[in-house]
Amino acid sequence: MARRPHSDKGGRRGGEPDRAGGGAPILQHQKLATIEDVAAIAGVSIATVSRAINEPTKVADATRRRVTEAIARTGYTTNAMARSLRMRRSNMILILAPDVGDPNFSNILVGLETEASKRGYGVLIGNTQNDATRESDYLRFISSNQADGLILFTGHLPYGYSSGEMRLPPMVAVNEPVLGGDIPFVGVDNVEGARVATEHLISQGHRRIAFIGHSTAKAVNLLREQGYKAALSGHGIAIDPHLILAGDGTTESGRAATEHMFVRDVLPTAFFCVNDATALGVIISLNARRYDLPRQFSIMGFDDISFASFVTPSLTTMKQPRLKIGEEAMDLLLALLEGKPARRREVLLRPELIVRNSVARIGQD
Amino acid sequence: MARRPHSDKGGRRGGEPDRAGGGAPILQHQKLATIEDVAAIAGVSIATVSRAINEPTKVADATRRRVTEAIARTGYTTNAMARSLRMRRSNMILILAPDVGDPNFSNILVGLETEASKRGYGVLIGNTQNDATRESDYLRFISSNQADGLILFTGHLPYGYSSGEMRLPPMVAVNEPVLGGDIPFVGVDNVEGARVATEHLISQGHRRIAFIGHSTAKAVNLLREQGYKAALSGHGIAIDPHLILAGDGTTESGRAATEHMFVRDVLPTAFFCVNDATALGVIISLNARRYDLPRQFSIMGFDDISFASFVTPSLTTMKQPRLKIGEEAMDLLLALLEGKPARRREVLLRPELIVRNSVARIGQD
DNA sequence: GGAAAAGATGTAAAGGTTTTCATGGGCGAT
DNA sequence: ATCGCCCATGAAAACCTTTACATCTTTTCC
Repeated sequence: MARRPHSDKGGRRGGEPDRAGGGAPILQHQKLATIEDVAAIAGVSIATVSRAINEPTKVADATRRRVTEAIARTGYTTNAMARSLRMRRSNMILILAPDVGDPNFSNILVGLETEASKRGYGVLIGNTQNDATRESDYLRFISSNQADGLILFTGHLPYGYSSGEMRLPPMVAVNEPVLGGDIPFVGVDNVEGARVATEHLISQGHRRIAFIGHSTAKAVNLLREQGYKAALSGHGIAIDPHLILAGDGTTESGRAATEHMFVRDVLPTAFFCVNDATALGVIISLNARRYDLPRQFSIMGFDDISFASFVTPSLTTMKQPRLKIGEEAMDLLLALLEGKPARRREVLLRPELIVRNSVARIGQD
Repeated sequence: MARRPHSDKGGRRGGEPDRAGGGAPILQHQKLATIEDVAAIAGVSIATVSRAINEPTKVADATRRRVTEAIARTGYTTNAMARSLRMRRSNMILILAPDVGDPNFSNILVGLETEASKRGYGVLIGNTQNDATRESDYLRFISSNQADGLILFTGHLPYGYSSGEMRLPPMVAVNEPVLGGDIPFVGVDNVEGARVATEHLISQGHRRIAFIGHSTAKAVNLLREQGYKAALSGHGIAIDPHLILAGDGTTESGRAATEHMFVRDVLPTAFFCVNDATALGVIISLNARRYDLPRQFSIMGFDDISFASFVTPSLTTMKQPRLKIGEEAMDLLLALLEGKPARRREVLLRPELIVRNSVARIGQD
């Protein structure tokens, strides 16, 4: 036994190149055990070892035991590179996000990572900062087989893929749907959420409800505005264009919109903001003007990001099931990778109304 | 030309295994161009193509042009798997974090990712949730060559590496130093930061300053307490053990410690909290007791996490240069990987004092 | 002009898997 | 006893690079 079939011609071993001057990366190797070492110890061929690992039923019990023991003795772990090369798949998922610091990002990421890890996949993250160069740069991970699939936080196809033209890799959009193209999307039901949010304000007696965050560029804003309007219409409340203010979803935009309202002197009794960041801007602006919140104005957010409960007044908002979104998205992507036809183009999860202190019943004045 | 050396015996092509029943993953391949295709078109050997890509100076100008053109025509990208297999390095860094949702995490991550990407590395993230199984699970990325180095947010060696025993892969600790073992650490200068913070309180006239967050288990807590004591001693203020309260750095621990103080009825004029989360707990507790902050009590945090400016009163705190920490840490790790001896065991960056509204000069009563 | 050095390219050997196809033994059915 | 089948295993190809070494051509130097 211990036949070790090691093509020993040449016999140059343990003499790493090590060119002196070049400053070339030198990684000290501890000569990991390979499948050959295991095979030699177990007294079988490498094919059998491979089978013992990957399709245990296909090898006889006695042999399998010998292999298992040999693996334990050598501390062998499969070389993922060799495996990926041969299998033409890396079991890696690339996550492309415009801003890793975004409060919505991290919790979705937890969901994504958890599900991926559970299914034996790793996640690679790419922070694009909405920079076209960086986006297309990251595509090398896909084209070089380093990642099998893509999760998109960006709301658009990565620069370099012009929808129709090339064959797209398997991908799923999250957080923000991809306009045009039919990329599967997992996220919150924005229309329904906005409707529920607006109805909550209506249920508290509000009729003059502003929408802060009108934008034709962002799908999320569009959908939430749609839900807002649906709720108003559903209750026979006319839609007042003066109460719909533009905003790109930043805190600053919320502040600016509020100031603008005071300049024009058309005031609502409640603000429904396209997201919590915007709501924060509104609150800052109103606090600065020394209004007593929520007695004089009610504010409603959307997202339930971490600071929502720390602002004064603490923010009533719609909570996104972020963990769930991440898990569902990864599940969908993995299903796609495994050749199962996408069950659904779109998975919409219901947000949850979180009642805190920024909304009050009207007429408490 | 166009010799295409394609071992054409067997001639089975385009007939992927595709075993019907197995539900085996089926990835539709678009048969990416390989270095051979490029070589054939350019009319050179694959070795020359490889050289043209990796060591352009080593190939004649004319040839290089032909190769470049052939690459453009085929859309060739080098297969990262094959490359990694051959080079025994993946140009990937594994980031191990106990909690991806941690407010300190995301901004450091941005720094890490930016620097890595700039140097041609990718980052892989592993969320361990302090679970030993998950930790050791992630080590397969290292042992299978899927990642070349490790960034540790966990404050301890991953379960499975018992310091002395095995050879450790190149790694750098961040956010929290690794006790024992001499893992290079990049982070904020906790002692100095705590000293500056405490001195700020002293400069505002405070003498009875509590420290919330005593713990012997966490390095960060230990160091910050040390800085706190140094500042007091430096100003000839006696250290009162009654004013040092235990806490693990959670909001709840801050709340509990404060309540405890009122029960024992030993009160400070200012609270220096081990971190912002703790400070938030203190603020919540004091607000609930209807104290007027910061007139009656001053509160100082540490970290400057995102909500710090949104609490009422907005939190005076020490800001961690998170982006910088990430960049420095990655830079250090990459240097390690490239064989340069670690310049320093420890890179300590100075936190910055951010003055907001939670600290007031004493005696305004 | 000739030898030696330098430069450009090609050949072939790893690198560590998975998987097809072939081989051989055991065994049930005829 | 013979045939055929299944099961367990092995040999070898394929996955796609990088790179040491060999070969051939060109330049340089005396």
